[in-house]
Amino acid sequence: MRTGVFIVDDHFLVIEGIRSMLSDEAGIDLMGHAYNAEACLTFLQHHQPDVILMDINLGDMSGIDLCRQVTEKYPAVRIIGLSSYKQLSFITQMLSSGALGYVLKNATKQEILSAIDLVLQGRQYLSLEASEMMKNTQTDDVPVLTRRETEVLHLIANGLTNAEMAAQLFVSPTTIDTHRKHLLEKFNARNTAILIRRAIDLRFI
Amino acid sequence: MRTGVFIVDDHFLVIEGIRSMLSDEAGIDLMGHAYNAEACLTFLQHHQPDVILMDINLGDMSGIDLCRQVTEKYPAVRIIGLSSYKQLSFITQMLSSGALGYVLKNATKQEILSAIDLVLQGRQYLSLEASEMMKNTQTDDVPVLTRRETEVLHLIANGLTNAEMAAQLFVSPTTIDTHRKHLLEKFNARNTAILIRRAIDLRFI
DNA sequence: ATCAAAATCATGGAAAAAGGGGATAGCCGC
DNA sequence: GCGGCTATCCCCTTTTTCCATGATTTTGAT
Repeated sequence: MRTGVFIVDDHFLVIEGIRSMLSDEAGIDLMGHAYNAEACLTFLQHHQPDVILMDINLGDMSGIDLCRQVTEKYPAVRIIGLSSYKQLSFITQMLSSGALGYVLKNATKQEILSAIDLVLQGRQYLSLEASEMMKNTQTDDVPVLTRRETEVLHLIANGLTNAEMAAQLFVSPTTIDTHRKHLLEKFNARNTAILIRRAIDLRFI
Repeated sequence: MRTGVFIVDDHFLVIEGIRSMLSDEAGIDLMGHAYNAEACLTFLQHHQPDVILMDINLGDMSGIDLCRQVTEKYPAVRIIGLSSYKQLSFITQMLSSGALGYVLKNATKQEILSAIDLVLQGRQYLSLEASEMMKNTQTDDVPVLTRRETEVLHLIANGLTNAEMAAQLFVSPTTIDTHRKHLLEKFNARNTAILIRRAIDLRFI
């Protein structure tokens, strides 16, 4: 029984790289690939891969959202997150969205095969750097934002004032003020400058 | 005469992707690859590729620095920047460091072949998204800061208020205010949020 | 030595953000 | 059905930033 593998990545080169790496593997059946979340969901309506290698940065939807949707609809599918970033927030978000593995794009062929092997057994696989990250960083220094807070954060980063954001989101300026206060608290920032800096550091922006 | 191509990228998958894409091209001779800047420079001591496909985000050195060094020592080599990011600052810095081309990692095989073809003729190749960026953002040139302005910029990014900066630099708060005003002008920013963002984008921070 | 740029300081006012309180309604999980 | 989280809204005060306009001294390069 060969393992059905599906790839989701918006980078043609990465798809090509994985294909060439796995195409001559006896136990692997490359079922296909998708360049975006939508194509992935369409594929899953008629096919059932065992493992999905999924990029975190997709064009139309974040890999994190896609991951959540897929694991809800198709719990049997094992997902391995694929990313260039060893940012803790990405790793934790991907895992909490149902991914079983996380490998970086500088992974070797052997590492990817190991990851596929492990998640097939229902076990977790984290790349060395990823698990280092999990150990060395206490989870509470990457804030968890709500949908609205993320939205406001991006508007702040785009230079909008509270009044402008309020107009754009059709809410009261005092509401924006509250979201902003919460952002400062969550990022442990005393002003906008350091808020933006930390947010960029942690790849929220 | 086949075109000698060398690849520099710290992602194994991308190397593998390019190799598999170009390996069966008649006109292309894949001379090898490097995972970091140092290995690239070592290779160039004994070999002379026609084209280097170079990632911007390397482990040991930024692709921008590597690009500058290579074009200085080996002006005959044509460099094509390779990146996941279509950020203007990356594109302009890569081009001003001597790269002739810039393609994104979601490029198709045909696009990469075209890019190689064009830079071989000494002509520039920019991916569609990259040239869109260049068109749409003409005002966004890199500002020139004075010593003091750079200093103040970093203090702002560290979350200090004007009063605190004044105390630290032993000057009047109004002086800081002036520096800050100049920073906003030079970065074409209307507030601190976007100032910090642009400053990080342009690698001042 | 001269000219330009940089760094310094100021006044006064407008706008925005930060900090401290609260309050209400909806939703979800246990 | 209760507690917790989210999102919404309001008050008030203080701090900080932004804007306009002007000036003096220091420094650097030709």
